[in-house]
Amino acid sequence: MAGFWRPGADAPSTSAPSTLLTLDVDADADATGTLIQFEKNPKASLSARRRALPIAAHADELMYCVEKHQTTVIVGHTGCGKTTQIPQYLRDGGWCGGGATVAVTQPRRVAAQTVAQRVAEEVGCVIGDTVGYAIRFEDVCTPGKTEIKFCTDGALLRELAEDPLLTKYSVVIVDEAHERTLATDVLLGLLKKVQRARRDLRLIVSSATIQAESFAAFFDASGEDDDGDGPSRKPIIMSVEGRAHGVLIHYLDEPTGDYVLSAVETALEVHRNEGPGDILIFLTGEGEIDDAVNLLEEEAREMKRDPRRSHDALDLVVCPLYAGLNPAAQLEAFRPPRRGARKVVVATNVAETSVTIEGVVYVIDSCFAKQKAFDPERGMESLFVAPASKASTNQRAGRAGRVRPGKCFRLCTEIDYRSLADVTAPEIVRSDLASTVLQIKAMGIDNIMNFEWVSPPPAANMIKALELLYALRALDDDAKLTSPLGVHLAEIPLEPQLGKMLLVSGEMGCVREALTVAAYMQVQSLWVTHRGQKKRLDEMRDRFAVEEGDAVMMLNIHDAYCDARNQAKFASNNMLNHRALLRAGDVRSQLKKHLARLGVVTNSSCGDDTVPIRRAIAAGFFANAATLAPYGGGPDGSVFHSLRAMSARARARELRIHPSSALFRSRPQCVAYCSAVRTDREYMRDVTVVEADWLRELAPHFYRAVSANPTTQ
DNA sequence: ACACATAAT
Repeated sequence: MAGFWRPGADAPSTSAPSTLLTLDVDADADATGTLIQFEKNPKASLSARRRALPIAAHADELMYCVEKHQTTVIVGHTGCGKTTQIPQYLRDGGWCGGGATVAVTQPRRVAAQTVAQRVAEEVGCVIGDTVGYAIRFEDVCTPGKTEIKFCTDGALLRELAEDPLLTKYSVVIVDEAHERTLATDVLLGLLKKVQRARRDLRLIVSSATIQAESFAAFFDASGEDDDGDGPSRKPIIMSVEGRAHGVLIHYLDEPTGDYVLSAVETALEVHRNEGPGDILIFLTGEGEIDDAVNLLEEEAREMKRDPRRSHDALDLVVCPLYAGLNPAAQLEAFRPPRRGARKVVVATNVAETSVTIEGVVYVIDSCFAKQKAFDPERGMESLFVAPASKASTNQRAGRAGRVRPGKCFRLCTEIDYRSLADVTAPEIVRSDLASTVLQIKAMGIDNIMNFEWVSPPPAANMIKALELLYALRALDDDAKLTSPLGVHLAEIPLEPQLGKMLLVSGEMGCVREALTVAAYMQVQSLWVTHRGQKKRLDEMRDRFAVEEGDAVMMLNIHDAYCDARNQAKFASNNMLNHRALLRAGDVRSQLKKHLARLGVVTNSSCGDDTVPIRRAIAAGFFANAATLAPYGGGPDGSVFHSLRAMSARARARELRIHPSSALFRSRPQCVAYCSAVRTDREYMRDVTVVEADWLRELAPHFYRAVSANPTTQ
């Protein structure tokens, strides 16, 4: 490939200057689901190892900051030990006296669990005693006894609904705030509000360098009335360095037209010319990963056959890695390669934050990622491939430096690299806000337009959310939460359309079916993905598929699964993900408890009649309805028109049934769908056959309003 | 032939 940077002896001296990027490295404290931990000095005592962490040298300074300031923004580089140590310093410093608790929030469940376990060991207690954790389905804490509580940001949000002043807590640590997940952003906004009412509540926000100033500015309340007592209301920023190996960054001389191919070529160059160490490639999705893996495996086979190959040359072992991959194949990517082999892991963004692969010395970065966007006009979320941010590519590069100094090859020119955004736009500005708005309203915050966001979402997104909640009858004419419907919808831990489906199923006599549908919609990757077995998967799906659509197919799967004598075997025989099925069962029983608490009789069933459950789905998802285009589905027979958009716009939106749907080859007249994605085209997923009359009957306000005055919807 | 970044209540 012309102009391509070549590593090793061929490296042209005129190539773009390489930058030495200092990144943090330490196996100790990266709490994000590390599977294999290694100790630098396994013989050192626990306390000696704790003292050796970079954060230990800053313990006194930190305690001073927390004492004197309401908010401390801590820039703690990966591996400095902040997540495990700060809560313990606070406890030692007396912040847990008198039944007070220190809360530490994490964006991910595994992180909350594993760090809690680690800290419990360091404190020397059983998990759930002095140190505990709380995530959606597990509350491993002892009220009155637990002094350090790790939880997901979402779990703390739920707690805020019941205890708006967080009276149990003396300090809240928001860890990994720079990731700016939806839950983190909502939590930060609410915490600012809590701090007004509770001057004694201390906040520690952990952030990457680049966002520290904006967090500090957000929490700055020094301009507000100050009685002079208590801590300063001006946040303070403190920084703790990590343990770092250098990562040498290389860029392309010329842009590449095909980053998948470039990634493969670079991996092969590294393999031939560079010293030992595994390779991690970042691409955007399953399709690209499959292509790259196929190309690399082909090359690996050819290298083995090459008669000129030296006897001590390393074999190449290639592993795909993405969240939807079957668990056995995922494990393969984490296992150290066999002796005499070098491992190449071809991954999505999972390997950027959620998991850590030990032994990686070379990172090859496409500098692209799939991103979510929300289109308020269509009320639809979409996914598209977009350039990654500098923050994201730096995080990726850092994955090369965990073991020893590493190298990162960015598949763009340095000039193009400079044009990347500094950080990825926070999720809150790119999302459907219906659930978020409902939750905030349920906390008694009526005037949502005045909510203080770290980054305010676009007004159009907010309006769309309010419209949907109004159409669902969760909000009244004054945009106030309705009772009981709106209040109940906020209590159910589901998106409001699914919540509505559940509540309505009580009246329609199909709660058992609705619970199953709702639970199955919560698990991603119901089917096991095997490379090269797509066709077989389609066949398996067709075994359960029915003409009524995906929801009824889920009911069939659930029934067959429950009847199976050996459920694990049933799952593997049918290419179903057993873990997903188990989780669906778990979610189902939780949802059942929620409904029972709200006074819904939970054992009604519509049996073999699918009309009631399909009507319940229509009652929740009436806004997502589409009809087959005139003349049998348009030119290629597959086109549907969105019902809502058809009246609002002169030209109807084209929608198609997603290839993963049971209805992919069917041509029903009218359908409701639970989600849609835009890739090259717009696809409906989780599709159910409904009747247009049901929509008019179940959501007369919505469809009458649309046809009477198109511009108002 | 067409296809699902990542999390969470």
